[in-house]
Amino acid sequence: MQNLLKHIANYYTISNEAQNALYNCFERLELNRNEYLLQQGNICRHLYFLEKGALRGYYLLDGKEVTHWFGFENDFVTSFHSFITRQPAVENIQMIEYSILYAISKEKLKQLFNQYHDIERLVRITYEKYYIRLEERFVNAHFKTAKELYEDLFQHSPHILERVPLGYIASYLGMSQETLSRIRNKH
Amino acid sequence: MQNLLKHIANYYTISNEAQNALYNCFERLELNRNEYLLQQGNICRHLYFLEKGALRGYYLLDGKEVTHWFGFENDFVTSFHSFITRQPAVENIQMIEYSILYAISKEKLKQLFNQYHDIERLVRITYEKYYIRLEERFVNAHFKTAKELYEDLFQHSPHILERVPLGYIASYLGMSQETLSRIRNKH
DNA sequence: CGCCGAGTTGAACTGAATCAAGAAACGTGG
DNA sequence: CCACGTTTCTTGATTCAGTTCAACTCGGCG
Repeated sequence: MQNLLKHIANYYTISNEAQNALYNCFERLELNRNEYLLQQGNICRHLYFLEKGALRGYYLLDGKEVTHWFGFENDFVTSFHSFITRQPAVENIQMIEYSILYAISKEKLKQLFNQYHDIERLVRITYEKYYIRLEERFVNAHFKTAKELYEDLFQHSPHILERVPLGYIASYLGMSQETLSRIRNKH
Repeated sequence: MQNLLKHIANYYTISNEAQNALYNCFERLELNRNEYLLQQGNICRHLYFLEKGALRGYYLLDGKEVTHWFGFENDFVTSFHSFITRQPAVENIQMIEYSILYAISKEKLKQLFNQYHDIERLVRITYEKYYIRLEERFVNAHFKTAKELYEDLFQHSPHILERVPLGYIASYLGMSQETLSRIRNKH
């Protein structure tokens, strides 16, 4: 939990009271490899902070699992669409490794927004960071070749390649597992 | 300008003082077809509200223009990455039609955030909407065929097809103009 | 009129998907 | 510590959606 406070202190300073309030509203939970944080059809009512471990978001397309994002240490994760709209999620969130998470419900978060302008600002700034990330990924996915995407990942996030099965990475990059395997074993 | 206030009232109600403050901080501007709101290399220091007209964001890739988003009536537009990070923009924002816009500088917006928790919340909620939009586009672009992408656009945003040159739409959908032309004229 | 930009059509090419087998690696129970 | 089944990864052959290049049509406008 100290990690959460330390992490956010990296980009925005909130008051001590706000920190305490945050501290008291998050609940710790642990999940093992392959367990689910969320299964499709359910409404995602929490925002999570991933302190340790790794997980993925995936959905089913023509019976196949399509992994479209990963979460690692110090990531905030949720099924964003479901969390915001309160609609049933179309995706599943599953642990890739044993993980330690901290959860806050949407209701509690709302209360915090009302009590602490600070915290709403923090979230606003966090959204900006995540939006930029997604935008970058979008542009890359659109206009780079399979090989370039792999090499970018290799450069910027080599840890992903070590911790995550190849098939998950392939669909994250938008290519088949066979293609990724070929690219990896010498161009 | 009434449009801006009316538009935001659709999804969040802010106080009268906050409305007035907004009203006083936005500046009207008009631009003709093909004029630029932003050219690459410059820092985008404003957030814009598009009251009337149409525009596009594009960047140059191997000497070719790649249109990656459009703005229409009631859209907030900016070069998001540049606006947030204060780095020079890699993209250009150009009018597709004569347009009426309202602009607010980043500094003024910050002041408003400090004065009115309301307005920061409004922006937080707006971010949520835009994030969901982008996420949807991302998933679609990744996993739909050219034909499906065209048909989705035809269903959900037929106005785009009427107001925007085919070449812009093609690169927005991530395909060549020839492919889009073929799809449109019945496979 | 003739030019110009926008859109269309055709033919050849290509990056990546799919289908199909195998080879490694992994984990669990005996 | 080995044997066995399962999961993960690799490799090969074939197919296909979409790109590229190039030529052509059409409508508007000076």
